[in-house]
Amino acid sequence: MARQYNCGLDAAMDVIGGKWKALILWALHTEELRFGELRRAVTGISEKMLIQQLREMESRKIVHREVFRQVPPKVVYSLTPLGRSLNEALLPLGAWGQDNVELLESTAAREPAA
Amino acid sequence: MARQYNCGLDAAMDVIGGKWKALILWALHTEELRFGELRRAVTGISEKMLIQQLREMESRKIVHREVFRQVPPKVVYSLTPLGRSLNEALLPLGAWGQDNVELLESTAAREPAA
DNA sequence: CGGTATCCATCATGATACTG
DNA sequence: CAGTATCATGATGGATACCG
Repeated sequence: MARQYNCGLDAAMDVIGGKWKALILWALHTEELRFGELRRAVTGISEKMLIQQLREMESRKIVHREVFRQVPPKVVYSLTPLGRSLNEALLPLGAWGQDNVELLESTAAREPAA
Repeated sequence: MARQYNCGLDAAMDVIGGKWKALILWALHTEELRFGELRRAVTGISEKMLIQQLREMESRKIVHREVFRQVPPKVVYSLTPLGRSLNEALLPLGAWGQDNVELLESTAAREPAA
């Protein structure tokens, strides 16, 4: 089941790869959120993708899922300690992106929504 | 042509997203490499993907491409200052991956090559 | 050596509808 | 509210062959 990584960066990229995981991590980094709140926080994501990404992050021990058995149902997602450490490791990258956001937007390949 | 990013991390992930860019960046972070050297350095990549990724990184001003007009042809790739700053911003992430490589390998979803 | 071109398989993502 | 199920599609990655 396991796979081998070429280096730590390879492993880390596997964990936060894809369009959504970094955004979900960021949304959860200050506060825990319910499913619906998370959906609104991560603009543009579908329910299916949100669930899918959350399940993957849960299996990686990045995200903790807690169910409150009540009516209406309530499920709260939060970062695990590992998730928080990942978020901290991503801070310099986020800062780099912000520092260069203009250049990056001007050299981006595709335009998703006009 | 441009696109808007939700946050700096979003922008950064767009730059190093995909399976290969982080590995290429890492391969170039110590020394400039010729096309063939790079191909051997990034294990498993095809010529097509390598070229494709390099072109994208070139257009993002992450990688510099220098052609030596001679026989046999020689093309050398190196990091730009922006590329080096990106690499530094990725160091904590790489360290995080290394710190947790065992957990990450054991919770990885797929196994690419047995 | 350092590419290009073409075709193809797969996977990630998305739209929509339905459920406990 | 918090999901699941199904189907469709487009991007991503890979194999192979050819070119200057």
